[in-house]
Amino acid sequence: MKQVTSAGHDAKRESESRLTTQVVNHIREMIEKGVLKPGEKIPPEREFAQKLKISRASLRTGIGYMAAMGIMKVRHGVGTFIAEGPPEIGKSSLGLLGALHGFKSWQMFEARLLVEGKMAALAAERGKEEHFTVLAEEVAEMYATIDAPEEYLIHDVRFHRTIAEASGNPILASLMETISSALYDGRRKTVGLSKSRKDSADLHHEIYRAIRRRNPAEAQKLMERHIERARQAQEDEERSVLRATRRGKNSLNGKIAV
Amino acid sequence: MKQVTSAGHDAKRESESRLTTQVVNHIREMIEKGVLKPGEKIPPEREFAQKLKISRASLRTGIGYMAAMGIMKVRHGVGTFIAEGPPEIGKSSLGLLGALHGFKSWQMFEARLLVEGKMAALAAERGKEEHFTVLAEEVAEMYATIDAPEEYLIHDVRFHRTIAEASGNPILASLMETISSALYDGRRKTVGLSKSRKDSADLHHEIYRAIRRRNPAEAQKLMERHIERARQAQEDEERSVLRATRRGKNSLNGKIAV
DNA sequence: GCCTTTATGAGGTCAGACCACTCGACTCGC
DNA sequence: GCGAGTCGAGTGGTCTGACCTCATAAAGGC
Repeated sequence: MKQVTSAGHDAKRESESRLTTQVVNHIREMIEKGVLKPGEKIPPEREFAQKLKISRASLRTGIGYMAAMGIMKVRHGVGTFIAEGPPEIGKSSLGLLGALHGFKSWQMFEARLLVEGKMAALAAERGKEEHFTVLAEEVAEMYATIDAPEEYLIHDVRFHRTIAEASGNPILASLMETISSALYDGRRKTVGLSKSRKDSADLHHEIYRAIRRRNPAEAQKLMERHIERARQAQEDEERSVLRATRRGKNSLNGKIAV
Repeated sequence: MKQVTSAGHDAKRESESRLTTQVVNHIREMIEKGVLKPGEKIPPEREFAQKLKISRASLRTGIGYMAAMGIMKVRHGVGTFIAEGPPEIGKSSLGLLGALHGFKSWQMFEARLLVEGKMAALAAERGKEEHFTVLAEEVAEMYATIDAPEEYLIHDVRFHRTIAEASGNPILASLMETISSALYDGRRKTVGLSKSRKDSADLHHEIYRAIRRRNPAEAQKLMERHIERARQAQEDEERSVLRATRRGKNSLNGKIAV
């Protein structure tokens, strides 16, 4: 009988202490039962803790856990909410994980190339009219804001997100979110030259047309080319930043490290 | 002027309260500076909190945060450690996210097909002798344990992990970990028939040979076929479980959900 | 009417006590 | 001598209840 050890098979015995798990499961159930929907607010901590018969501290542990996973958003002085918008998987974690395991920039681009390329192809296959409409609009906006880096960036992101949505696979979409947010970790807007934005807009335009014509192979190829260029742009920038830093200028206060 | 809203661009104003961030950054720095390496133990909470000049509660919030992201492992009565082994990105989160956004099983398989297919190709290109050796051993073990589902599973997983390592892209590897762990969320060993294991072992063998011959296209094709079969197997199983449940048997105490 | 002040309610932090788990050292009986 | 049971130190887990900060809406002053 080899002493069953109960506790089941083998792996994962870790898991967070029971109470944390309890909180997570409770909220998970509320979500699955439709009691809580994305964007909604959960009860105030003091109240909720009392209802669950646990201390506020434990409740907070559980909430913190889910916040870390991107399931919930906590806003000081306002309340705690179920996340809405495009799902993000590890997001903030990829950066840390990267520091731990030494992820290289080219590896991130390789992953992004794979995922976004495939999504472009899927979007060409499954995209609906409404998606095409949005894509067209964003392309137009990109051309219109070629001299306004910040705004251009917004439409750029929106373009990619729309493709993600059109691909019909939210999992790939969230993988993309994770990778790209880790890639240019907030800052580092890569403002760049207006000429490069012109090229970029042209390429987005072509991608749009390939998707519009429902040509998956072409869409994928163009998307891959686009990302490949983004990679080179970033590499160039890193090199020049490195040079600047070496020269002792370092106007960025060492914020370069991700 | 449409009301600038100050607060900078748009996204992320959330972010965890300053102290949590402080803890995370502090540990991140320790990792980046090499003070902490995977598998190592961090100081006891009481002591560490004092060193950081914050309360133990706040420290715990930060640790919980990193534990949720899979960066750290906490073991009650033992200590807190930096995670080691294959990096896992969202892992536990994918399940929750799925419940929130209604991820479908086929979507997970689509993602896995993409990632693992590519990794097989990369492994064929970049794999080293040592990886091939391990792969061969695992295939042999699989044939040897065809009648021992649990053990078979171990070697199956190890085979895929080795390919992931051979692909030379740890990011893709962690994406794979995330997806597949969400896919058959722990239990649901899909014990299945021994015949299906024989087929599976054969397919793994072929994949191995394609990689060994450094034939990326072939490796990718075979891997995709393998995953496609796994998908069908799981669908079949789900159908039968569903039937069983409907019949009122439900010997699993409702553990099917998730 | 508009700006400032105040009140309220939410999350954030703190301190200190006590509980639960792990593991190694110690003791005891054989 | 050696295994089994016991005990204790170390470490994470939880609780309590007070106080701080932030965001927002209501009340007041100009």
